Amino acid sequence: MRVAKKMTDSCNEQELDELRRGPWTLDEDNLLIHYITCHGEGRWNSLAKSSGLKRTGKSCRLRWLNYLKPDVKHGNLTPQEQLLILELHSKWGNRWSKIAQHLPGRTDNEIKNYWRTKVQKQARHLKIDSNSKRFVEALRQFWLPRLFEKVEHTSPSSSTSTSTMEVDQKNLNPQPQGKEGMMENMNSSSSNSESSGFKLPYVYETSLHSHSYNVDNNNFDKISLNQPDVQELGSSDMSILDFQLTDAEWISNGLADTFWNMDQLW
DNA sequence: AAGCGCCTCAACCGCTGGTAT
DNA sequence: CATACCAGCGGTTGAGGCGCT
Repeated sequence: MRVAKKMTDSCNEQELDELRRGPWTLDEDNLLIHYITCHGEGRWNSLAKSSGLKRTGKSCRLRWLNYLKPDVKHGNLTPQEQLLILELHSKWGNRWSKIAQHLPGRTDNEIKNYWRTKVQKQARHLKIDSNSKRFVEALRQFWLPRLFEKVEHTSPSSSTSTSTMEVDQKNLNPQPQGKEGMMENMNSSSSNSESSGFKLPYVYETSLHSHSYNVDNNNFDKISLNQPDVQELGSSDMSILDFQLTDAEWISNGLADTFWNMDQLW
């Protein structure tokens, strides 16, 4: 185990030499869990000292929040979660903690890793910048349709029945107004996800319910035609939904068949 | 079996903003 | 107001796992 030599925390040299780094042991985990169970989380620096762990407060906090905390989910992201990440990233960029707030049990670190290892990997395959309009268009054309398809197949509440969708859509009314309204809806969707199945972000949900969605024909453009819903977002931020089809030709030009292997993504 | 390269993800680092003194 | 301290954030790293040769 390496020993920390450089720290920004306020520790003297002797403390620095005693601090542990690297992977946590089972004993350390148990100690941290036991301490937090007794005393609660927070005040990480004093926690680190009082608990007897030879770790920095930062390290304790990270270990707890990203791994040990009981409500942290482990395992692969579901298609629903991936869909939400793509949408939220298109709105907020690399605001990982903000995105994580809308995925219960998922950490900013996990989402960040997902983006870097899965999404940016696809961007590299396509030889385009993952922050570019082109890549967002590629997502819209090829990735999201397949995610929608996965969501339809995996969601327990999903149904191809039009009547079911109409009922669900009625339940969404009155529609939230503006960006804040949308985010409230997304918050409630996220909080409901564990008990009653995942709900799509407001804009996707209404879009899907408004049009018969045809994955095979890459008919995802119908969603962007649902302008009133999109405008209700009231956001000046760039969104996946903002793009029109005019940029799609380059993707159709053989690239998708070659590179867009969705099976690698989950 | 060994060596190599790639990928994943837990953990670290530097920085920033908020708060207390 | 200035300073110190702390929590949290986003970027980066590197150990370990895995597949391929």
